[in-house]
Amino acid sequence: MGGADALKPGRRPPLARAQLPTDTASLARYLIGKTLVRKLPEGVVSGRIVETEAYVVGDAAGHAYRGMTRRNRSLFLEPGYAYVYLAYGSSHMLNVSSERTGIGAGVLIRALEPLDGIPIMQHNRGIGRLRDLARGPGRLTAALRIDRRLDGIDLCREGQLWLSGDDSEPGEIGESIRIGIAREAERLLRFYLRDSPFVSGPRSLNVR
DNA sequence: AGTGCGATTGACT
DNA sequence: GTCAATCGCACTA
Repeated sequence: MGGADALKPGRRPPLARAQLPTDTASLARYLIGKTLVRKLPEGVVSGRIVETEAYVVGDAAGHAYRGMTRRNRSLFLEPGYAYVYLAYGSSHMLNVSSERTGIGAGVLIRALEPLDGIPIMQHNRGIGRLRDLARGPGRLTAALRIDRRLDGIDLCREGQLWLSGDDSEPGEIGESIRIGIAREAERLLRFYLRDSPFVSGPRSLNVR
């Protein structure tokens, strides 16, 4: 076993902000295969990003569409900051800010393949089944214990929550319409790892 | 100060 | 497949 070494956060260095695509849809695609890392008192929890959605500039479905508010201000930061909000009173959603400072847009992280700290995730979620631990935007934030307190933090810096990974080929990336939105519904702005069982959404969406 | 509503989930027919 | 819980926040006044 890797023992303690496997839990060393140093093994998951943060992405450099300069390597993040500024364009929202490009960032959503780029983040597939990267790793989301969370440091908790019990240890490090991480997962491979297998599904994202882009909420682009001028997008009527995006939270920034009507301008900056107290809730969405993190979307207007430079690329690589966390925008966390509560949906339906119980599910936290994690987004990565995109576009240059002052432009409100971001990428929703929708599903993870669990990597490190699986027992911690199982405890946080109250379930054991690996496939369901982080399959869905509200489930992954529960598994990694992410809430509004992490809104606005820098995901390109090793701290409580950050992005890691390299430029290795993640596998075939599919695209589809986004899940659970009414406006701009026809746009293909959801990206997912084609053959991953850890992707959410109905099978009918995961064909392209 | 009051109102309406989700970028979802889990329970249930 | 259907359906309601749940609450912070944006919006109206």
